[in-house]
Amino acid sequence: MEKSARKEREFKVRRAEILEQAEKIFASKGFYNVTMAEIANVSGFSIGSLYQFFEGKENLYCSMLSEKLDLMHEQVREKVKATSGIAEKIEMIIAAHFQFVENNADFCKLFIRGENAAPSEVMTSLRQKIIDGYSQHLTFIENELKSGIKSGFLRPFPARDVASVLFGLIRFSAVDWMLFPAKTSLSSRKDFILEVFLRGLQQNEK
Amino acid sequence: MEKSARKEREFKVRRAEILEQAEKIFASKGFYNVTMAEIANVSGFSIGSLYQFFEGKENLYCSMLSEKLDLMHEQVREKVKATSGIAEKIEMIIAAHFQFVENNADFCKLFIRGENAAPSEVMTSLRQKIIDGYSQHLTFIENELKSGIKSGFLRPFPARDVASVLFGLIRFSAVDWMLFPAKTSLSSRKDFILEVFLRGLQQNEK
DNA sequence: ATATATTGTGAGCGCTCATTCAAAAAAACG
DNA sequence: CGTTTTTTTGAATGAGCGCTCACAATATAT
Repeated sequence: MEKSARKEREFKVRRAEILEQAEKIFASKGFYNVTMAEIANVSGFSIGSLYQFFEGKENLYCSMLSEKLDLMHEQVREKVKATSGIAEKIEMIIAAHFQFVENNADFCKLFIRGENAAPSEVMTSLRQKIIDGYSQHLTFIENELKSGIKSGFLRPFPARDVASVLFGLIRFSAVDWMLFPAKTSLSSRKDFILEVFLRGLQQNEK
Repeated sequence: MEKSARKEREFKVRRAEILEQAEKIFASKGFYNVTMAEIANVSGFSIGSLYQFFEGKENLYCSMLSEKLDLMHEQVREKVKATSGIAEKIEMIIAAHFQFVENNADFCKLFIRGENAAPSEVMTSLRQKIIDGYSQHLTFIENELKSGIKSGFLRPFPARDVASVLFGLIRFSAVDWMLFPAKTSLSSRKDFILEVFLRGLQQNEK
C-alpha cells in the first residue's frame, strides 16, 4: 500500500504541529499548569487524538524537549563545523547558542527550568534520551575547547567544567535576560560574555 | 499575658521546622509532586496544623524561598562588608555565594528551577517579595561592581548585566555541578570562575 | 477538680485533570 | 452507493490532592 508513506508524512506534520503549539503554552505556564484539554484546543485536535500521537502528557512534553535539544545540537554543530580558525570556532560556539536562544525562547525557558515532569522514580527512555542529548552536546563543546587548548590558543583549563559552565552561562544569561530584561540588548550581553570569556580563557599573548 | 512572648517564640520554632523539612522534599521532587500530607508527615505535624502556620501550599513554599533568599543576601552582604580592598571584595562576592550554595543546596536547586507555583495570573505579595529580594540582591552586586569600575580596578562594563550574569553563573554552575557532578570539585570550579571573571573584567595592568 | 480556652487532628468534601472508550465521522474500497 | 476499515471525538471515569471543620486532646484559669 503506497498510502502508508503519505499517511506517515501527514502523521508527522500533525505531530509537529501539536508539539509547536504545546511548547508555547508549556513555556508560559509550566508543565503542571497546562492541561491536555488546553493542548487539544490550541492545536486544533481533540483530547483523544493527542493520545494517538503521544503516549500521554509526559511523553508529549519530553518528546518536545528531546527533539528541540537535538535541533539545537545540530544547528550549533553545523555552524561551528562551517567555521575555520580556533578563535572563530570558540566565538561561533557562543554566537550560535545565542542565536538559537533567540529563535527558540520558549524551549529555552523550559529547558533551564528543568521541570522534570512527574516524580522521578521512573526513568523513562525519553527522559534518559534528554539527559544523553545534553551530555552529548556538552561533550561536543568540550572537544572544541580541548582543540583550543591543544593549539595553545586557550589556557589549559579543565575543559569539561568550562563546557558546562559556558553552556550554562549562555542558557542562563539569555533566559535571565528574557525574564528580567535589562537595559542593554541580548546581543550586547552576548558580546560581553564572549569578550570576558575569551579574555579569561585565552593564553596571554605576546 | 506574658505567655504571648513564649508562644510567639515556639510558634516560630515550629514554623521554621516545617520549612526546613519541606525544603528537602520540595528540592527532591519539585513543588507539584509534594503533597501537604507528605509535608505533614516529615515535619511531624498534622495536615490541619500546617494551615495554622501557612495560608496554604503555595504560601508555605514561597515563604521558604523568600526567607532563604533574604538569608543569602544577608550572608553575602555581611561577608563582603567585612572585606576590604576592591579585588578582595569582588573575590568575596563569588566565594560567599559558593559557600552559601554549598550549605543550602536544596534551596538553590529550587531557586534556579524557578518553579513559580500555580498559574501566574495572580501575583501574590509573597511572590512579589521574592522578586524584590532577587532584584535587591542584584543591585547590591551591581553596586560593588560599580565601585570596582570607578576605582579603575575593573573595566567599564554595564554593571547590571555583569551582576546578573555573574549571579546566574554562580547559581547555575553550582547547581549544574550538583546535577552532573564533574570530576573536579565544586571549589575548583569556583576558582575557575573567579579566575576567568577577574581576568576578563580586570583593567589591563601595566 | 472543674470549667474554659487553645491547639491539634485527619476523615471527608469538592474539584481538577489525565486517560479511556463507545460511538460518530471520515476514508478506503469494490 | 453500500460496506468495511480507520480515524476522530469528547463525555464519562476515577484517582489524587488541597483544604475544611467537627471533634479530640491538651493547656490554662479558677
